[in-house]
Amino acid sequence: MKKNFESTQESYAREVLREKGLKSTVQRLAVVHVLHTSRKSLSVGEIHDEVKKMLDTTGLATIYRTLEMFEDLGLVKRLHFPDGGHGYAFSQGEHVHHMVCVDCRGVFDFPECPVESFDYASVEKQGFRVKDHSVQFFGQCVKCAEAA
Amino acid sequence: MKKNFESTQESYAREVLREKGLKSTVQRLAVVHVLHTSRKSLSVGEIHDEVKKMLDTTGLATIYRTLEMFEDLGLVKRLHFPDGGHGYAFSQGEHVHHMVCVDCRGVFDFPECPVESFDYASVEKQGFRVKDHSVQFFGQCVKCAEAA
DNA sequence: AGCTAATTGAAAATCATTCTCATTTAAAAT
DNA sequence: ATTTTAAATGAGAATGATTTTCAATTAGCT
Repeated sequence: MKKNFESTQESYAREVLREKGLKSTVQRLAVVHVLHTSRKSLSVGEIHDEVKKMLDTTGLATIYRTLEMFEDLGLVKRLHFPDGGHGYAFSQGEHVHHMVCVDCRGVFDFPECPVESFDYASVEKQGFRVKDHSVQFFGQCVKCAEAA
Repeated sequence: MKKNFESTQESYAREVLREKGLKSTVQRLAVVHVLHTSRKSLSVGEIHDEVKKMLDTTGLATIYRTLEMFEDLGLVKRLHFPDGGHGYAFSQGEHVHHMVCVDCRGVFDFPECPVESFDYASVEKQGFRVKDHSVQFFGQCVKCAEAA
């Protein structure tokens, strides 16, 4: 993993880790690399397989530990699919919503937060205080639409 | 489970099942009853425990089978929590969004679809065709806000 | 009431995730 | 550059969640 060039995503992850006093291990940077370059949602097993191509002794537990940590740090987003499965995608910054292609599981950033400007007045009148939300879009990317 | 009165939710479920040629078993109606009366999101184990209070020999596999089927039928919604866990809530009709209290896991219907009127033009220009979405709100219900 | 396909319960099998602990490593200090 | 030290890792065991299997039961027809 000694590299002369790092992607901005890897540098960003390194920075986030450093700020929290966490170590930038080769395994962690490999997870960032795999998730970012794949540009689609990957299962834990798929991430493990890809990381092992670069670091063949990487244990599955490390992948789990890394993903959990990355999710807390906002580096990664866990996505849930209509079929009940789930996967992980790289996500720079906390509040980004994603579009997922139901065919290839490709992940695309949604350009804005569609709930941002929503008026919660009628909701809060009922006594519920909204503090956060999770939004995901499903559909087809160009490639899969053409292939179909 | 022979009852003289059925809730509207149970009658509704019975109807949905009949339309699909599926049987309205006591176990299935018990799941509807438990989910509807609890008014909060329950884990598979919690549902199993509650159903067993009415039908003590009910197997866990039946709960799993019922929930999967109910989700396909739109009778039940699987909710995902920020902590990674998930639970099920009764949901009459397909397109309802929910608010979940992060303290008591109480579930409340969101009064409208906040994404309904969203203009997807800029998104579709990028080539992604949005076909569905999943929206969940998190926050605190009145009771938990007062207790805090 | 009897028939039949659908459903169930119980246990085993499988799959996913977390834990343990001895060893390794990143990064700070020298 | 070397040493130090807490954090992180790998391997496998343990746990937990979900699915499968199959013989027995039951809902919904005639």
